[in-house]
Amino acid sequence: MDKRKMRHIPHKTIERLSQYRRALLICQATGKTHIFSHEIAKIQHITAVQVRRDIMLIGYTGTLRKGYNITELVNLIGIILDTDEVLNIAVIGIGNLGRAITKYFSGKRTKLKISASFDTNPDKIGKKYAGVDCFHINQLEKIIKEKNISIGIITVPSSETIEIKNKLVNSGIKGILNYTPKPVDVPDNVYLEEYDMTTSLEKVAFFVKMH
Amino acid sequence: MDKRKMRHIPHKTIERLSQYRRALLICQATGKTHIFSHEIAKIQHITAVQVRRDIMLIGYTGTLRKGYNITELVNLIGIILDTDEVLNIAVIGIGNLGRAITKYFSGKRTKLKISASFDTNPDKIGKKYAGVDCFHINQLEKIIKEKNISIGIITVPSSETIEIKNKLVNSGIKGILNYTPKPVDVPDNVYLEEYDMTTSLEKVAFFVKMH
DNA sequence: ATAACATTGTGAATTTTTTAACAAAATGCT
DNA sequence: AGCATTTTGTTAAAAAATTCACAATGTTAT
Ligand SMILES: NC(=O)c1ccc[n+]([C@@H]2O[C@H](COP(=O)([O-])OP(=O)(O)OC[C@H]3O[C@@H](n4cnc5c(N)ncnc54)[C@H](O)[C@@H]3O)[C@@H](O)[C@H]2O)c1
Ligand SMILES: NC(=O)c1ccc[n+]([C@@H]2O[C@H](COP(=O)([O-])OP(=O)(O)OC[C@H]3O[C@@H](n4cnc5c(N)ncnc54)[C@H](O)[C@@H]3O)[C@@H](O)[C@H]2O)c1
Repeated sequence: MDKRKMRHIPHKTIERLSQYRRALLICQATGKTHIFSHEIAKIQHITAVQVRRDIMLIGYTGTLRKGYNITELVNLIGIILDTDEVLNIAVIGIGNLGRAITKYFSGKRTKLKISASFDTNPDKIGKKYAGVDCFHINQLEKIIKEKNISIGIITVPSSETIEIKNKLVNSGIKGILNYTPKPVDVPDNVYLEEYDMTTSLEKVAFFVKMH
Repeated sequence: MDKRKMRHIPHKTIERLSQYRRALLICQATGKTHIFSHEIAKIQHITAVQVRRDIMLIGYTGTLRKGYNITELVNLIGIILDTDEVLNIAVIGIGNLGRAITKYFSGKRTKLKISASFDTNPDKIGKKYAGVDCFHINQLEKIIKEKNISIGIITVPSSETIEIKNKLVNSGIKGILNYTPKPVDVPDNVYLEEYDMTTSLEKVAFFVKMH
C-alpha cells in the first residue's frame, strides 16, 4: 500500500480502521481467527456494508463464507495507521486528565509511546507516572528534541493552553491533541486535533431530549 | 423552534452548535457583542460558509456588515441544545478520568449537572469530589431514581464496563457516554456515545506520517 | 453622492459518505 | 449432484455534508 493510494482513504475510514483494530484485538484475544463483516459492524454499531467498503478501500480481501482473517487484517491496518518507528508522545500537564491518559497508554500499543510528561508543580517534577518521567515545563524543547517526540497532548488548565501550544510549535512538534476547552491555532505543518467532552455530552443530552 | 424543525438539523450541525456556543461564550466574556461568521470559522478551523449555513439552519439571522449578536445566538443555541430543566448526570468510577470529568463540569454549564458519582472503593465512598457526592455502586438504581439522573458517564476499568452498562440500563437511564475502551450495546431507547482517545491519537499519528 | 468594499443568506453545484442491490462463489444439506 | 444459504466485493444509487457563487444590502471612504 503506497502513499498515493493511502491519500484516498477517507478521513472517516481512518477513524473506523482504528476502531476496527481495537475490536479485532479484543476478539483475537478470545482465540477467534476469523471474523465476518457483520460481527465487526455489530461491535461498532454500524452496517456490515460500511465495514466491507472500508476493508475494500484498504485493499484487503476476506474469504468467502469464512470472513476476514483477524491477524492479517490487524497487520494491514497497522501498515496503514502505524509509523515504522515508535512514535513518541508527550503529555503536558500531569493532573487528573494527564494521569488518566498516561496510565491508559502505558505498556499498551507498541507504536504509540508516551515518553515524557511535563508540569510546573515542584511536587510532580522528578516523579514517574505510570512509568513516565515528569519534567519541568522549561525542559520541554530540550526533551522533545532529545527523545524525538512528535506529538504533544495538552492537558493543562485552559489559561495555559496558548502558551503551551506555542512552546510545542517552537519545539518542532508535528501533531497536537488539545484536550483543553480553549481552541488553538497552529501553523499548517502541524496537525491539530481537539476534543471537548462538552460536545459529546451535549449531543447525548440533545438526543435524549428528542427521544 | 419546534421539535419538527429541530429533527432536521444534521448531526454534524448539532456538534458544531455546541462548539460555537463555547467559542461565543469565550468571546462574550471579552466584552464583544457581535461576531462575524469568519471569526467563528477561524476559531473552529472551518469555513465561514459552513458557519452561516449552520446558523441559517437554526433560523437565526445576523445583521449585514455587523455580524451575529452573540447573546441572541447563544440563547438560540440554548433553546435548541438545552433541556428546559437541569439535566442530571452520574459519573461511574471516580478514578483519574472520573475526577477530571467531575471537576471539569462542576459549577459550569447550568443545564448539565453532575449530581452523583459512584465507585466501589471504600476510601472514596462518602467523600465529595468537586462538590459531588460519591456513593457505593449498589446504590446506583436508588440514587438515579431519587435524583432523576438521565445520563451516565462510564469511567470504570474496562473489565467492569458491561456490568455497569447493564446496571445503568436497568435503572432506566436515557443516555450513556462510555469512555472505556470496551464498546457496549444498548437498547434502542437509550442513546449511546462512545469515545476512545486512541482513535484521536492514531488519527494525529496518521496525518503526521502523511505530512 | 458615489464608489469601493464587506458581509449575510441561500440556491445550485460539488464532493463525500453511506446505503442498496446483487452477482459470484463457497459451504452445507438432502 | 443439485439446491438453498451465506457472505464477500463492488457497482450504482441515494443521502448527507460542504463549498461555490452571487445577489442583496449596509458601511466606509472620498
Ligand atoms: N477535553 C475534555 O473532555 C476534558 C475533560 C476534563 C478536563 N479537561 C481539561 O483538561 C485540563 C486538565 O484538567 P485536569 O482535571 O487534569 O486539571 P488539573 O488541575 O488536575 O491538572 C492540570 C495540571 O497542569 C499543570 N500545569 C499548570 N500550568 C502548567 C504549565 N504552564 N505547564 C505545565 N503544566 C502546568 C498543573 O500543575 C496540573 O498538574 C483542563 O484544561 C480541563 O479543563 C478536558
Ligand atoms: N476514553 C478515553 O480516551 C480514555 C482515556 C483514559 C482512560 N480511559 C479509560 O477510563 C477508565 C478509567 O480510567 P482511570 O485512569 O480513571 O482508571 P482508575 O483506575 O483511576 O479509575 C477507575 C475507578 O473505577 C472504580 N471502580 C472499579 N470497579 C468499579 C465498579 N464495579 N463500580 C464502580 N466503580 C468501580 C475504581 O475504584 C476506580 O476509582 C478506564 O477504563 C480507562 O481505560 C479512557
